[in-house]
Amino acid sequence: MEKLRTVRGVHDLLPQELQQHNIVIKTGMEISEKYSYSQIETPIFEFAEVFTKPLGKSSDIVTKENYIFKDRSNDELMLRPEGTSGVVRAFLNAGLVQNLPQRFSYYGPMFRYERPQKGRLRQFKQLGIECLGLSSAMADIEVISLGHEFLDKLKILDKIELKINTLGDSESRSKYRNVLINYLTSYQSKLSRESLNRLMINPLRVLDSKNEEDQKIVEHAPNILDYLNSDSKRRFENICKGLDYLNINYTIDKNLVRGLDYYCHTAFEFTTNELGSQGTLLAGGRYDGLSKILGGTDTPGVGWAAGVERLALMVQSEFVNKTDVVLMGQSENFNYLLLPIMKKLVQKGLRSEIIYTGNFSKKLKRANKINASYAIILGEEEINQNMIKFKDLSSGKEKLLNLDQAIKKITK
RNA sequence: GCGGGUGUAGCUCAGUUGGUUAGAGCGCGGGUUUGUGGUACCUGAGGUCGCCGGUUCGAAGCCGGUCACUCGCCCCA
Repeated sequence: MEKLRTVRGVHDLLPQELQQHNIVIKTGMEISEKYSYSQIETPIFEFAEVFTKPLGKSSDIVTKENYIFKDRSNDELMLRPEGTSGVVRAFLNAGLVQNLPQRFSYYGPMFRYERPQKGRLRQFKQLGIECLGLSSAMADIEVISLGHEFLDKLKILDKIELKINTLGDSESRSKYRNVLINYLTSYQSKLSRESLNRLMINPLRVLDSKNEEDQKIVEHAPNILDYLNSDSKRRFENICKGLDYLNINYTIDKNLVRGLDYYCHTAFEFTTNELGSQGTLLAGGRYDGLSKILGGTDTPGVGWAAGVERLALMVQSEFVNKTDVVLMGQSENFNYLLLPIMKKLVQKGLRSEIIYTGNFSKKLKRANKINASYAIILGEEEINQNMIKFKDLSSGKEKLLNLDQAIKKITK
């Protein structure tokens, strides 16, 4: 180690920033709990297969953004790049397929070896929910509604747009895929290099290319909505209907796609244009194929994940770091007498700090700096009268009181 | 992984066409004040100018490399 620093794309969270994160997390976990989603926690690393199998060997996350390593038993492990696979794995392990549906919420660090940017780190936190065992469109609506409510509670909904789309079932999707490949192939000479590459590996992804030329071509591309079979089509209509019932605004974005094979039907994203190219705040969809890929019983699922750092950047909140009471003695000898007083204040739920050092002037300066509301002062005068001096630091007024009277004043 | 921008004190930033001991404001320490803070005044500490190399008599400033952050691409939360 040449210098004392964190590794690239991995940051310390000092109290002020952490508090922002915790507001996001607390809000998300509380609202999830109200929607009957129970918190689950899975390991931050797993056998690499848990992630590589579902994500597919060709996905960027697996090929170039992974943290795969071998441990001392020569097991191939991977720091988790996303939450869903681990949650579904845990669900299958615990045999919860016997008791459906299951609703889970989680939050924690994820790891991707990406080029860092604002709102895009190599270690970052996601908060997510998963609803397992319901294939009904109602589950999709519920999940979107929960996400919407979460963003509403954070008071950032006015800066956010909800886009939804459907990928249909596998029948519809493969039909569409063929049509799309034919269409795109006829424009082969005009497509960007990336899109040509995608055309081979994952043609649906060409649809959300940001290249201007590509977009012109994509604009007139066949629309997946025209290739849905009647079940898939009705399903999507039901979801839109549900969102209308909830008065949730959305736009249908026919080019919103998911690259991975286990995704089907609903895909949605809550995005903002306030964070540059890191605008996706909360995104999810239906993943009916996932549990089977992991080797478990075929179980439908739908869920989303939100980026905690990105949401924290959006949330306006004041850093609250206010001490209720400071305690100070006339000299250091009085510090011992302050200990039991502090203990009592803390038991009453008050945030307290004893200022141990410095002369009186210094102690008050410290009290001022940490933005304390009240001071309890103890010296010879006070001891002689078996009282404490109680000072209101905002008004500067002080009074001789006994401790219970002072506590009453602070807590009122 | 690709392309652009930035990097000077804890923070925000000055620093002329390369020229002695690199500055300001805020913040921090000490004092005016041995039981009274916020204000004011006085005073002090703190920099291998991101790092390494090159050009030059001489580099914070020029050149190359590297690291980090940042913007776009890619990907995604």
